[in-house]
Amino acid sequence: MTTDDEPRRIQSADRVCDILEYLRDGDQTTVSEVADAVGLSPGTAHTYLATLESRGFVRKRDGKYQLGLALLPYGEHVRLQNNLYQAAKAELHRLAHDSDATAHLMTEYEGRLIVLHEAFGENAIGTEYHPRKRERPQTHLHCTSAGKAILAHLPDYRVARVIEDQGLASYTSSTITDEAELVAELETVRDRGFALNDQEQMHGIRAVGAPIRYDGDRVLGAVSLSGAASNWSGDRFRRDLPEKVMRAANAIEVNLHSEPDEGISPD
Amino acid sequence: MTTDDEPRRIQSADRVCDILEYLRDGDQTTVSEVADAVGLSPGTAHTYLATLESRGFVRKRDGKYQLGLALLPYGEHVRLQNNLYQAAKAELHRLAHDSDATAHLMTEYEGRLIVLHEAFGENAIGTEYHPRKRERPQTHLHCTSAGKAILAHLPDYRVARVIEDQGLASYTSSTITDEAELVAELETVRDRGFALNDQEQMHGIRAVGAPIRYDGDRVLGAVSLSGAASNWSGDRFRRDLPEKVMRAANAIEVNLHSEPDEGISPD
DNA sequence: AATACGTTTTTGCTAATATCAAAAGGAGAG
DNA sequence: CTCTCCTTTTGATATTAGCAAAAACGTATT
Repeated sequence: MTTDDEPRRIQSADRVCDILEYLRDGDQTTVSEVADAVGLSPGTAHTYLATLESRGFVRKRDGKYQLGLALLPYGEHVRLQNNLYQAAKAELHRLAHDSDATAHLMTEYEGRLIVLHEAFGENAIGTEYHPRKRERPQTHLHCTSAGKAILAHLPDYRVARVIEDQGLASYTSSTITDEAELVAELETVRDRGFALNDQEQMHGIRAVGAPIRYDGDRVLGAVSLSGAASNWSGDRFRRDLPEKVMRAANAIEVNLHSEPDEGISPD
Repeated sequence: MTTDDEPRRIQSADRVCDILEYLRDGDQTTVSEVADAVGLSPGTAHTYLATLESRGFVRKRDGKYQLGLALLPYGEHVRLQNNLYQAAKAELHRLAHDSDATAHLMTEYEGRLIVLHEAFGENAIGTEYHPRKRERPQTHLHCTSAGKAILAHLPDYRVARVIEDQGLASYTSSTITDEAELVAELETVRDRGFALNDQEQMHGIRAVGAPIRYDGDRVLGAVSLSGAASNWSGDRFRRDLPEKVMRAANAIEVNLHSEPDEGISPD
């Protein structure tokens, strides 16, 4: 035992996190898969899973383990206590209806996108892109309009770190996978005030995103509007919708300032 | 140490759950509050919180601890993998629009209601009842239309257990707090196929709920529609909306059967 | 059917670690 | 500036998480 500098941790708490994380990313796993994913003996992994199951954090459905329903209220609680969500909720709804598309409120966390809220325009449902395929809820920033809008307003060193940590994975043939190209794109986004995503994350889907800033300084997140590429002709995609999205983002910024509540958001 | 019959547990995993649960129910707590809520020394509690914070499960905002953003994706994952959600999503949206009210998809878990999804009609926003007051996301069954719809189709012994475990807390002056009265009400609900909630959970809010059943047997959850009491006149509240809600519930039941996926939902 | 294999689950034992007390460090009040 | 209260760190120890191996299941395989 050399010098023990790092603050102390509860190893088992980390293990719990590891297990939940693993279940979140994969899904429908077995005891032994979990065991060697987190580096435990099957016996011990079993004890963890049994404990978590009895707490509802994990669910066992015919031999396989998956995340349990009890987690839902936690996510909901986080959402409700989030200022950005509170400030944006109504505006997002309005935006979705006004443009008859799908609107998302997103924020960045550890280099990934987290969806804070989702609103659908009247005829937008079905168009939306959770095609039953259960994608992981966290996406890369570089391939979405909201992500690019956020990146464009993050300080350079943070952008660099995101790229280093997360890489520039290719989702479709249009995804920007080159760092220089991305940096140039971010410049454009910053200048014109909104970001476009032309089937860069998913074929057939276009999106428009605008940043939500605080004090004209920190980016707290972004709003985006997405829909089927076929419905979004040139002008609508490049002019009308961006305008609507930016107006919504602006309205949210105003709301943020008028929130008497506590201080502002994360990180 | 006597005979150790119960299956083994990871005590620290339980502690993690205890802490998260405590943070979910209260909110904005301090180290020492957490410490004696879960029965640990402040020092140890601190180590737990520090670990969980570094994992994003918990967040420290000027000395106070609260649940962290990292939890959101877990809830989202659970929602996306839920069959009932998948089967109901589009229908809920349609219902909300069609009636221009707020629609909820709920399921029962451990005697409480869990919100699986929420959809707003075009003008329904603002009417909705998350009045920034951060209520805990889990509510009693007996005081909501969805809850009553579910209870009405649960076997008697389960209803009895829910009442015993959760009690019949009084939310407003109209809340049913008498067991016999509730049982009678459930009978009515079962007969006519839907449940009403006339300001029983919150003053000024009315709601209509219908159960979602599988095989005409198990209840998987319920759909409900809610809105301002002042907008919902007698006929609309007691006839038109119930009809819409029941139609939606039915459509969802049909979807559930046509899901090729895996088996069906939880306990 | 009977056997063999790959799991999961249980169990005994031990090393690792979660835990407490108490000290040290901060922050806010008087 | 000092006192007090809370958080954070630290040292020492009892508890428990962890492994290995055995037992119990389930499922192929012959």
